[in-house]
Amino acid sequence: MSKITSSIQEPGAEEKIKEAAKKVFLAKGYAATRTRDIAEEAGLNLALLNYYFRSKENLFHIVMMEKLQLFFNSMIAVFSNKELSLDGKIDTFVDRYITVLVQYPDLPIFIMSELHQRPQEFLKEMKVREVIQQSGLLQQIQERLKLSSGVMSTVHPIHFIMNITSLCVFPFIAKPIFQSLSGLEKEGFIALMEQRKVLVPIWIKQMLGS
Amino acid sequence: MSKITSSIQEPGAEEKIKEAAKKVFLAKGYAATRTRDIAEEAGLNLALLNYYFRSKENLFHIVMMEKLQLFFNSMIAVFSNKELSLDGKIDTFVDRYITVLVQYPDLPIFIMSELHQRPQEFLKEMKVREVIQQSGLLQQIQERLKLSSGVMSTVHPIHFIMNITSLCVFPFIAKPIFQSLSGLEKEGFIALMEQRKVLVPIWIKQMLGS
DNA sequence: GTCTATACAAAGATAGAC
DNA sequence: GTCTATCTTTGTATAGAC
Repeated sequence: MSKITSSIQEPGAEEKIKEAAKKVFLAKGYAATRTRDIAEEAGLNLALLNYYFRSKENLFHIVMMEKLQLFFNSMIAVFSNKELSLDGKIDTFVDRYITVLVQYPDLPIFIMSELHQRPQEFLKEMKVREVIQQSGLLQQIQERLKLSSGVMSTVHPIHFIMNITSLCVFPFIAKPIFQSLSGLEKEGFIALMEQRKVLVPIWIKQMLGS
Repeated sequence: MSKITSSIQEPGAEEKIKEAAKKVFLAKGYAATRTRDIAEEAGLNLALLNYYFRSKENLFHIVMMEKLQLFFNSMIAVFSNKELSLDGKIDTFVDRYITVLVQYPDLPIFIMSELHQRPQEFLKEMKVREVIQQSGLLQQIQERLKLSSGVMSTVHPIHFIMNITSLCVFPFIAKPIFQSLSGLEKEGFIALMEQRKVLVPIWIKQMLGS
């Protein structure tokens, strides 16, 4: 607390680097980003990157994980909400998920490449498994499936987690293909995704056999 | 034709490099692969890589596109087969697609990162749009949708292309998450994917409102 | 803590001899 | 076409001034 020299608190070097890193990494991707670019963007010297963060990879990791944690927490809150019925969870999850993806369409690519390069660290840090287990979601799905007649009653509930996430995320991952395929511009694509906010829950409930 | 020195034709340097590149890239991924590794694997000098291919990136591009072209051609053949009904296309496509993915689980990651880094070149080379347009698939979907009562009758057919591909591919893209989440080993995951060969067509047909 | 300057190693790209 | 030697870029590290 010995640095207050004006009423407007300017961020310190560490924070400046993180902000610059976020900007440059998201704009150019990991490989095309040079540590010298980040230093320049932050208006600071290259040596500072090494002083605060040990390496480019570590800086990337820290910065991205912060963004991802926010994202995952919000999704997990839906699944863990004991007030919500299964249908309520499906509706809320799909709506929130697609809303975030429309806003940050490149997020899935980043998540997937992180996940692919460092699966074990990623999973440990995100606590994916523990949180889903405790949420009761899998039990809710299983109960619903038991009510349904036919083949679905014996199917592993994980299939439905796959289905919800697949139908929400994959269109963004393969966006260039689908855009080219449909001949739609950016706005048209977003309109399709908005439609999916209502379509995906309908389809998922059908799949569950209700 | 001046180089035939034995009855068994040994591949030339260019082909040796391509083979070595395929092997090393697929084993270690793009970033972790050093051009020196490829040269060594090919039993040739580093300078040759640059003589035949201009850069590491270009070599990667050429080698992967060859693999992908084979893959896409096989998928497109299903959609363009005039003998097949819509249901037949769905069944065949899903079965073939998942079979290939079980065999090459890292393929989607490669495709997606290529697509993300060079969308326009990728699409031009793959001719995705032209082939789908000519296949008559979109028309078949639209006809089916017209028969269905309710909301779906007015929905864009592209949603169903998204749905089929999403339900097949995304589980492989996010495999580490789903494996951790379910506590399944490699064999268990493959078993789930085998189940999806029959489940996904059922779900897709439900979605189409039949 | 922050900065300048500099050094070093790894890896991709290239020049030039044969 | 193929090789050896070399150059260049870039991530990383450190010494030393303020």
